[in-house]
Amino acid sequence: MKSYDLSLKPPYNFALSAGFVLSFRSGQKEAEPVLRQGVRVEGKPVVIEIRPAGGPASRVVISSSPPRPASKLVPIARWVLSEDLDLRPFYRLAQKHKVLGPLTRKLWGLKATRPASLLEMATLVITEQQISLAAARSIQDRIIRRFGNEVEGTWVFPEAEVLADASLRDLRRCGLSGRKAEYIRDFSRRALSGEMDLEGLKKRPDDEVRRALLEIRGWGPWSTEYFLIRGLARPDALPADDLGIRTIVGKYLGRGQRVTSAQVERLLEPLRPFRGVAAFYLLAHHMLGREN
DNA sequence: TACCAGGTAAAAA
DNA sequence: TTTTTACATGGT
Repeated sequence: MKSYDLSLKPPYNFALSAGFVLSFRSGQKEAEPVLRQGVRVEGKPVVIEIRPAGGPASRVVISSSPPRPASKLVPIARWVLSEDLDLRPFYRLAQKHKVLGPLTRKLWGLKATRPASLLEMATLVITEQQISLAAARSIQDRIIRRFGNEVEGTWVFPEAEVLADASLRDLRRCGLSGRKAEYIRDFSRRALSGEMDLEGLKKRPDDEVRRALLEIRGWGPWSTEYFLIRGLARPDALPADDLGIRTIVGKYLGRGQRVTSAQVERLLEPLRPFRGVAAFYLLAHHMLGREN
C-alpha cells in the first residue's frame, strides 16, 4: 500500500495521543498504536490509517484505503491530529503552575484527535447532551451504521445531504430523543444549504463561532464550548458546567470533591488562554492513570 | 428497580 | 421572570 511520511510540528507525540484516543475505543489493543479514521475525500468514503514512523515522536506514516494521493491525505491528517494547536505557549504557562507543571511534563506532546468532519462533531455534541458517554457512543454508532458507509470494517460518517433528508423516525430509531433528532436534522440542513458554513468556522474567532452556534436550536453554552474545544481545538474554550470537568477540576485543583462551574472558572483562571487544554490534560492524566 | 449520566427547550409557576 | 419538567440509553 502506498504510504506517505509526515512530520508534524513539535511538540507532538503521536503514539501517546493515539494511545489515549484508542483507550476509549472498544476492541483490539495493538502493540503499535494505529489510528484508523473514516473520512471523505471529494465525497467518497475512505479509511485513513496513521501510525508512528519511528524516530521522532512527531513523525507519522499515513496511508489510505482505497489509496489517495498525499495531497488529499496530508491536510486531513494534519486536521485530525490537531496540528494547528500550538502547545508551546501552553507549556510555558503551565511550568509556573503547581499541578499542571509536572503533569504536562509527563504528558508532553499529547493532543486530542478530532473527527475530520465538523458535521460528525456537531452530531456527537448533540448526542452527548445529558446522557452518559457510553449511552451516547452507542447511539452515535447506530447513526453511523444506519446512514454512513463502511470501508474495510471502518465506518465513515454520512454527508450532510443524507442526514438532511433523513426521517425523524429513522433518526429516533438510533436511540435519539425526538428533540435531538430534530436538532441533528436541522443542523444538517443548515450545513447543506450553506446557512451554517462549517468550513468557514475554522477561520473565525471564538466569539463569532459562539454567536453562530448559539442562535441555532439545540445549541446551548455547553454544546458550543464543547464544540470549540473538541471540534476546533480552541485552547481557551471551556464548558465549565460540564460534569466531567467539574469533577476533574475538583479532584486536581480543588479539595477532591466535584466543584461548581463558578469554581471551575476560578481554578482554571491562571491557565488562561489555555483553560480548555488544561482541563483536557487533567482529564487525560486521570484516564491514563486509571488504566493501570 | 431506581437513579444518574460531559443539557436544552418548553411548559408551568 | 424564574423554576420545573420531559427526554433517550447504558451502567451501577
